[in-house]
Amino acid sequence: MPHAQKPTVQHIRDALENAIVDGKFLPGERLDPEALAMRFGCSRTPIREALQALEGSGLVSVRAKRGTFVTKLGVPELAERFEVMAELEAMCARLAARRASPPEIETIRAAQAACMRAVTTGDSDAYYYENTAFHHAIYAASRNAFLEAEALRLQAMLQPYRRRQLQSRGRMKRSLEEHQTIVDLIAAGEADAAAAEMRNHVVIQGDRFHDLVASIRMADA
Amino acid sequence: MPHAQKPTVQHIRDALENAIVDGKFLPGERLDPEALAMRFGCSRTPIREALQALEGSGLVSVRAKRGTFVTKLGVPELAERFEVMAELEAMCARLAARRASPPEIETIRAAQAACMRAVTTGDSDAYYYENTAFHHAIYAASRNAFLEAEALRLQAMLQPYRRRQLQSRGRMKRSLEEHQTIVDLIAAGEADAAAAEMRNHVVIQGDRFHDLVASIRMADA
DNA sequence: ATATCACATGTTGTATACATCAAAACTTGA
DNA sequence: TCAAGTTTTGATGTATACAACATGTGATAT
Repeated sequence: MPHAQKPTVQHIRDALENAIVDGKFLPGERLDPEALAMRFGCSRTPIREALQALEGSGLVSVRAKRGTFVTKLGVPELAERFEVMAELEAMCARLAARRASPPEIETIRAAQAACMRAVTTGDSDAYYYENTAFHHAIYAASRNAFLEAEALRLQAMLQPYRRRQLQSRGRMKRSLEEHQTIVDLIAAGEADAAAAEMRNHVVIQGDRFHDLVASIRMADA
Repeated sequence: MPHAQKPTVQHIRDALENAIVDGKFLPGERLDPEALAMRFGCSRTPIREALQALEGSGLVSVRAKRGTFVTKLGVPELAERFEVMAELEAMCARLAARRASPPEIETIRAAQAACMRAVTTGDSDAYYYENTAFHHAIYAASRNAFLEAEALRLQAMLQPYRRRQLQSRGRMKRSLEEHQTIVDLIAAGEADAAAAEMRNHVVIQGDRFHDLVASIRMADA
């Protein structure tokens, strides 16, 4: 990931986004433009532009004359974003139920099968990866490219906080069952039910909310 | 609007956004960085950064080595965005019905009253302005700042296409009635009904869709 | 001892010069 | 006359130098 042959702004942006989403930079951490310029073998200018693009998608916050930092969301900000995310994903599921082509449904089922394998082997990293693939497949099946892009953007924004959340075996198994219900409803064309199920799957409430708050308090220390 | 005392990037961004949304630059039109630098009394650098920020919010498209242009959306892209917009606004209405404080409801009612005055005087420009104020008031009443920001962003993106759409007296009156229904449902706390009504108010379908397509075809000429 | 002010420092924001590349214009050959 | 290759042109993308400003540090006065 350090530096490719021609590190264009787009490449830098993607590399930094992946690094942040994958947790290689932690929320609140400062991103030093000069160090990054060194790493990517270019000047500060493309780095600066990449960072500003990331600010636009909400992943970093540029504080004037003070530095750019990985966005660190507090509990209220996170709650707001999860609320919107639940609605966007519900919309994806609703549209997918109405519009998904057989190959798209097959892709979703394949992702679900991969999740299942990860659960049986107990590989939580693999589950994490396949889980996002599952959701992305549903975004795509909505056949609304703009909606898909918005969902991807918001998902990237929330990913750093979801990462360590709920590595408990119980949650993985529960999540898998919810996935199955969602797939079946989409395949059956039950748009409203699929949307409702997805909303419940994504929204953070009850114990999961308190788990999230606890993990944030821990990260702050 | 030309140039203020200290044209910081944020100011330039806002000025350009307003100019685009207000139709002073038409979709597809090229934005010349040097000319803008002259107008704002600065170098190309801040202009460039402002344009990139606008690209992030979808208002302009930067085509590498070819220039930056006001985003010109085709019919399919517009349909996708209106579909998402309808859902976001429906969500705003739902949350507003559940959470709006009395002063917030009063603000919405005031905006609606202003719309009504515009209809009686037949001032379609004023109606246009007050109509956006009405919608913005509902975004704010959702008490979800992130949702509000997303709705504002998408609304700015669609504004250039809504502008000349439906200046017919019939549509204005119909729109006003729908507004009234929405306000009443929000005030009554009827969350689901308010959401459904708002979705229908925003979504483009039937004759309105064909009107939109026609206006785009006309603008292309 | 403490609070305030001035200054030093390091960072980002802006200007400008240069490199790079896409499209158009021109030349040359058939 | 037309087509293909080449050159030219004009724009954007990048590098670097400089300016502006927020923060931290130290001195001084109370």
